[in-house]
Formats: sequence, C-alpha cells, structure tokens
Amino acid sequence: MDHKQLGYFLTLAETLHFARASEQCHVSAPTLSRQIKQLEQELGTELFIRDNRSVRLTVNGKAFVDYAQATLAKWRQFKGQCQDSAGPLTGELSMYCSVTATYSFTYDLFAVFRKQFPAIELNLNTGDPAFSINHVQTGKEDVAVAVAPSHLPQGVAYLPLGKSKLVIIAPTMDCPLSELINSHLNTPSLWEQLPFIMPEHGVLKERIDAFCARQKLTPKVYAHVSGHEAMVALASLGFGVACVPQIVLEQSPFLNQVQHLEVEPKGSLEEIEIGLICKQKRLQDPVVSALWQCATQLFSNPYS
Amino acid sequence: MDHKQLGYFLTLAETLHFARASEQCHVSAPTLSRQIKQLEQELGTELFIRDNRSVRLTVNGKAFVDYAQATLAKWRQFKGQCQDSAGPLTGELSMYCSVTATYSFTYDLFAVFRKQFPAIELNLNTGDPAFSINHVQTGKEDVAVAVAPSHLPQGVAYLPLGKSKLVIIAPTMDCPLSELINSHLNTPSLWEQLPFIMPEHGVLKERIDAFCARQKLTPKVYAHVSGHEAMVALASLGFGVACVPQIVLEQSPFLNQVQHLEVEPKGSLEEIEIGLICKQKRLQDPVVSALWQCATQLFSNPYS
DNA sequence: TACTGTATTTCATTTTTTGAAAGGTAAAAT
DNA sequence: ATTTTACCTTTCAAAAAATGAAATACAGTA
Repeated sequence: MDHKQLGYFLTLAETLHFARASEQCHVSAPTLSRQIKQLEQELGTELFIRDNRSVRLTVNGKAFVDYAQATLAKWRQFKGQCQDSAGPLTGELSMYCSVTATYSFTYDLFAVFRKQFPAIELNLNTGDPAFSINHVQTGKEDVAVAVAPSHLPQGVAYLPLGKSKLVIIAPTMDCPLSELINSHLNTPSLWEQLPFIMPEHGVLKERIDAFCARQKLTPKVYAHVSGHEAMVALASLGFGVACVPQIVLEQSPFLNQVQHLEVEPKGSLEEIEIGLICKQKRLQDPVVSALWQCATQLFSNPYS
Repeated sequence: MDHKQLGYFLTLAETLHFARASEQCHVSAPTLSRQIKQLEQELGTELFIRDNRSVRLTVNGKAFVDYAQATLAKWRQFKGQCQDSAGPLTGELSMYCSVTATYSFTYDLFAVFRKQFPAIELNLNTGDPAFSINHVQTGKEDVAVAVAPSHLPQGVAYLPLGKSKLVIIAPTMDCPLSELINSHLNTPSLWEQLPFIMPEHGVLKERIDAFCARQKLTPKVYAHVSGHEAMVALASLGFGVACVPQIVLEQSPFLNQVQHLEVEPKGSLEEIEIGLICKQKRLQDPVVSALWQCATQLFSNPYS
C-alpha cells in the first residue's frame, strides 16, 4: 500500500467519478481504476460500488476515508517533526521563470515555500521560458519554470504546474492591420496576409509552426521576439498578430488593447503545459528538494 | 511511501546490518539500500548513520520506528475490521503438497489460516511435489507447495516459503551397500559403483542430473521413485543411495537408519527453494487470496 | 601491504506501470 | 427500437522503474 493510492482514493471518494478524479490526480482513468482495484484487493474488501452510471462508497469505503486522511495527516506531521528537530533549512536557491509565472504559478509556490523554509534565500531571474531547459541543464539555475516540451531531455525532472490555452491576438486600435482583419473576417485568405509576431525559440514556436503546417499556411513573419510578454505589447501596438498563452494575456496590462482571433477548427492550436524543471541530480540537494516538495504538495497531489 | 519500505526499515532498524536485513526481506542488499535512501529522501531526513563499519539509528530514525510500527498496526487493524464487518469468509480451498510440507512449512500456515478464516473448508492432498505445478496449472488444485523451478511458467504466482539443502543418504545397516561405501570411502571411484535411487520427475531430478554431469558421473540407477519421503525409506532399507532435501530427512522416521555422504566440493549440490504456487488468476478468488495473504504475512515479510 | 567485511554504484535485464484505444454496458435521447 | 451518450474496465505495446550481479569504495585488521 502506497500513499499515492491513498491520494487517488481520497480524490475518487470526493468526486465519485473516475474520469474527473483521474484528471485531478494527473493520471489516466485506467491507471486510477487499476490502483483502486489493487487497493481493494490488498484490503480484501470493496471500497466503491460502481455500475456504469455511478460510483458510491461502500461502508468500508467510508471508513477508509477516515483511515486515509488520518494516515496522511500522521505522515505529514511526522515529516514536519523531522524538519523541526533538524533546525531550519538554510541555503540558496536560484530559479528562472517568466514574468507571467511570477504572477501566477509561482506566486502561491513562493508563499508556501517561504512559510515553510523562511531561511532559504531565493534568487529569482525572469526571462523567456524558451531558455529554461538550457539554463537548468547547464547548471546556471537550480530550477526553472518551463513550457513542457514534447520530449524531456534525460536527467531532467519535471513537475506539471498547470496548462494554458494558446490564443491569437490582434490589435483593437485603428490601424492598417485591424482594417485588414475586419474586411477579411472569416475568409481563409486572411491568414495569408497577416503579419506574424513569432517567438524566436521554444515550444511556443513549435506549436505555431505545427499549426501553420496543418493549415497549409506560410505566415508572413513581421518580427521575432524573445519573451511572451513582449509579444503582447507589440501586438497591441499594431505590429502584427501574435500567439501567446492565455495566461500571459490575462496578466498583461495591454489586455484591453487586443482582440482574439478565432482559429478553425477549434483546438487545432494545442494548449501548452507549464511545469517546473530541474536537473534530476540537483534534487538530492536538500534545498532544491524542499522547493520541489512544496511544489508537489501544491500542484501535483492535493492529498499526500 | 510504501508499506514495503516500512517493513524494510523496521528490519534494518532491528538488525542494523544491510546484508542481513536484506536477506530477511528477501531482496538484495542494493535494493534495500536504495529503498532506505528513498525513504530518507521522502522524509527529508536521515534515518540511519552508516559508515562502512556500522549502521546506527538517528534520533529521527528512532522516532520513525514507532511511527512505522504504529502505521502498520493501524493498517492491520483496519484490514481486520473490514473482514469482520463483511461476515466470515466461507468457501472451499484445495491444496496439494508433500507429506513433509504438512509437517513443516504448511503446519504454521494452516494454524494461522484456520484461526483467521475458520469457515473456509480446506481440502488437502499430499503427493510428489514434482506434480505440483501441473496440478495448479490444470486447475486441479487451487494452490500447491512446490520446489521452485528455475523458470516459472507464465501466469503462475510464486511465494517463497523456505529453503532446504540437499543431502545424500545411504543405509547404516549392515548390507552389501554399506560395506561398499566403507571400503571405498573418499575414493572417487566409489560414486561410479553406487546404485542410485532417483526421483522420477521434477526439480530434484534436475539437480541430481546437473550434479552428476558436473562430476562427470554416470550413475547406476537402481530405482525411480515418486515422492521424496519414499526415497528415504528405500535408502534406509539398503536399496541404494538417495538425494533428498534435508528437511524431508529430518522429518523421516528412518532418520537414524541412514548416514550422510559428503559431496565434494561442498555446495556443488545446489540447495532447493520451496514455495507456494497458484495460478495468477486464481488469486482474484477471495478464498485463495486469503490463504495467500496469510502465507505472505507468515513467510515473506515479517513486517507488513 | 594485502585482506576482510560491508555499504553503495553501475549497468543490463526484468518487471511493473502507464495510457491510448477498444470494449462493454446501461441509461437517455431520438 | 435504435442510436447516442456517459463512463468504467480491459487490452496491448511502449515507457519507466525496480532489481540484482558484479564492480567499487572504504575502513578497519592481519
């Protein structure tokens, strides 16, 4: 029996829905189904009654909710107790992330981390997430927030923090570009004529390239830019259309100066996932491990 | 965090010796070492202080002994509670094993099983362990005690119960055979002349064949016999020498009527391992699973 | 200096876990 | 009555993790 399974169980006990619970736990439904079954087998009793319509807790299942919660609480308590007796953890930790991340994902993370390890000095550097992996691999930074690449390099640990849709934005202000857009709205030829503001590197660039390829579209590139936030600024000024993570847009001071362009079919611009990365080896370092565990607690597994 | 790890930890905390603890836990020393390290990492604290001479518990380690014991006790308690509330488990279970096994390995097993599941009817059949795997595979028996083969067939679950050395025995009574042995003691030519009582099938036969091959020895086979116990009887009566598991000999009423023959080099007759086997699929059956879990508890993991 | 006892690393292999897709089932909608 | 929908489970091929033999590292001891 595994704490992971207790987390799965509690999530399922709450949602009473395999698909939703599995999503919350960041695993597939089959995995959740099997883990629960294994737990039941190990206990020698059914925890849920499931027919194809519904999932309900059995009597033993209800009792196990208490057991699981108590067990996890005890574990957390013991862990905390170990930290205390060891004296506060000190040291330095360097982190690289985008400006937007500091407003969103890492904002909560820093709060928790600071509270739990007030003596660790944090060294925060912001920049284009496209460089995150490189900075971490070269050892320039301990950890970084990165857009999840399709294939992680070996030896790099990854922890998902969240997802964001990609949106295409154009200026709302009066300018030649907005006229062009208004006159050609919903005509396929529009896309051929739009000047694009492209990211220089990174997963975002890959996504846009893939999107264009699928649409059989050769974009007119107006400018290459490094850093998601700057792309919003340029787009709002009428330089061209840009593709940015929705979360970046939401935080932008220029939010009101841009409009969305719909893409057809919807979802053909695959959303990106944002995560924490770190050289596997660096996780041995107690300081790095401390941050990682805070992040795990906060983002990965509501229970555990 | 895993209950398996708690078991490893407790064993190591008791022995304070990786090699011995790993043996008790039926894993290799590297495995134990890594699991402990992983546990320590997850807890964010050292549990043991090890230099190459000694292993000692840290302060946190001592506290974790209590934690681990309490956790496992709670788990067992909860499991028991589930059984109770479900009403006693009933059904029938068929088992095949050697006569010797009923005196040794399964004796304790039956005691525990009976106490925990008094309503399950046990159907016990004894015979030559060479047939165990076949009986289980064909579904003739639910579970069986077998001599561990070098390669288990797919779909068969196996649980080690114990090991036994193999010994070669000869009659002590006055007879042509014992004279032959006494006159040729320690001469290599002795082995060529001895009449062998060979098992008909099974792992034991394989071991003896392998031994003979290594010794470049073509044994004179006096008789083929099915069933380990019978071989002791025949050997004691002067029919020939036999190779049997030490544990069979120890239980035999003819123990005093036979002598050991030493083999050179020592250990060239590899010892056998005895285990419980069962069709993987049959483990789904609560009744079979019940026995299996009793056996696990008793033989596999002192803590868990 | 060689030897011994012991914990840990390395590395190739085996085992386990994983998720996409397919399957199955039963209510709801047409 | 048939199709659609919702959703849990199985299958299967691929990826990841765990495993142990052998090598390594290290510190006392002969």
